[in-house]
Amino acid sequence: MVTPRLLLVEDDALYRETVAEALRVAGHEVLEASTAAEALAVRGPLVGALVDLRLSRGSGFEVLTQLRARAPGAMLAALTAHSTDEDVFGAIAAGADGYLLKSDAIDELPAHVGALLKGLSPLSPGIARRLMAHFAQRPRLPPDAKLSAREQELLEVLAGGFTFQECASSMGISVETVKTLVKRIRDKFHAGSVTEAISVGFRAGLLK
Amino acid sequence: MVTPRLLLVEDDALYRETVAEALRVAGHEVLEASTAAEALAVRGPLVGALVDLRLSRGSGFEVLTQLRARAPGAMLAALTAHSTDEDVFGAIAAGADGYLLKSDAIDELPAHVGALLKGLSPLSPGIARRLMAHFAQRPRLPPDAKLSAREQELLEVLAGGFTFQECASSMGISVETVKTLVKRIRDKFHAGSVTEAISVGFRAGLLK
DNA sequence: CGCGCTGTCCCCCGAAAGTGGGACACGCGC
DNA sequence: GCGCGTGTCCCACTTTCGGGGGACAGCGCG
Repeated sequence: MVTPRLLLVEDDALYRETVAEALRVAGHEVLEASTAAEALAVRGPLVGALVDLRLSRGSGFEVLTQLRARAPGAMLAALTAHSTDEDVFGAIAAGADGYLLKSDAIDELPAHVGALLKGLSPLSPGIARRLMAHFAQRPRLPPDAKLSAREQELLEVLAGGFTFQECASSMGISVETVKTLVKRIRDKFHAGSVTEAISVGFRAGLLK
Repeated sequence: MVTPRLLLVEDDALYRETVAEALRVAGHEVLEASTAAEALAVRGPLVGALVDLRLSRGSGFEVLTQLRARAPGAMLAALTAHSTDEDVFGAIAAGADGYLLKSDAIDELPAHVGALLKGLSPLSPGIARRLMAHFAQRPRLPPDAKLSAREQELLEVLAGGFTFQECASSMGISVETVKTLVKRIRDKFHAGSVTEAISVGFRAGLLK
């Protein structure tokens, strides 16, 4: 049978050993790496990985990206002492499924890892709050800003940077119609230009 | 002393009673409401609230919004059977600090509520994943897209929908300079227009 | 059954944006 | 010390956008 292997990438030897021990006690087979190069030299199947983002040798983000590419099914989590926006969002962008802080008690780790391997997304306290804040801060949408289907469609095309003429062609209508629709969108958004309308669209979550 | 009161807003009487009982066993003082009106009629201090989003009478979103406004310090969580994007992001926008699913075991609820009242953001399994996905899907930024300070500044002004002339005035430079900067931004973003550059900016996280 | 919203198309005109050059000075790194 | 990126400014020209109108048909809702 295939043993479910878990990769632990952490440059601090003491902390790494502590974590590895805790995970082994919980029944996981743990591979250890202390540098990005070591982590990427690991062969064979992995079910998951815990990656320190700030390695003294190499980048944890790079490790995440590589692991995500070569093992799409593996569950990856960042395990780090920092929770700056750059770290958190960078890790997510690099493919992390979870984000754990070293400030968490070691004895909570196995539970988090268990959740991770079950396909969930364990987040340390505070990280969830961070993520939510990024959504909560943006609800500055005009209340009367309900676009019709056609308007929404045009807005999306416009966001691609196309001229009115190009939009008209791709939507199979005339430039004049595009102008009318744009005018209505701008009115609804209280925007003075397409550019501003696009901004409002993004901030309102209508574009992504 | 002030008793920490917790508000439970849920229209299903059976489920509400079950949850209320579990929370009372865990030591909380629970107030119950089955409609939005009842919820908003509650007077006195609240330390937190669990709100069903889809009430047969009234809107849970409205309840969240109102509670958030009148009790900024209270910790609010959605407690619902659904996890559509609209529900999740709507609840967050309405001020929810956590998002719990009814599909969770009842006996996990007290722990989640405990976390909520500690100022954390409890999320049911899957919800965290949902939030992260919305960040992970967007890292389609051109690698060579590092804007200089001046370019970044201009991009932000442009996102406000201002004309080149207006940007020039507010930045204290000439229109020609604005044009040059815009040209460079568009080059870096491989964008054919300001509109597209704004889109790239948002998608790359440079604008928000 | 009319009113409002939507989707479509049309015209004119001035202002703004985009194109494609060129120019010079500053600072930072190799 | 030379290059490269940056920040600043300039010109001429074409295309597109924005503002102001108007028009008409379909459709849902009260």
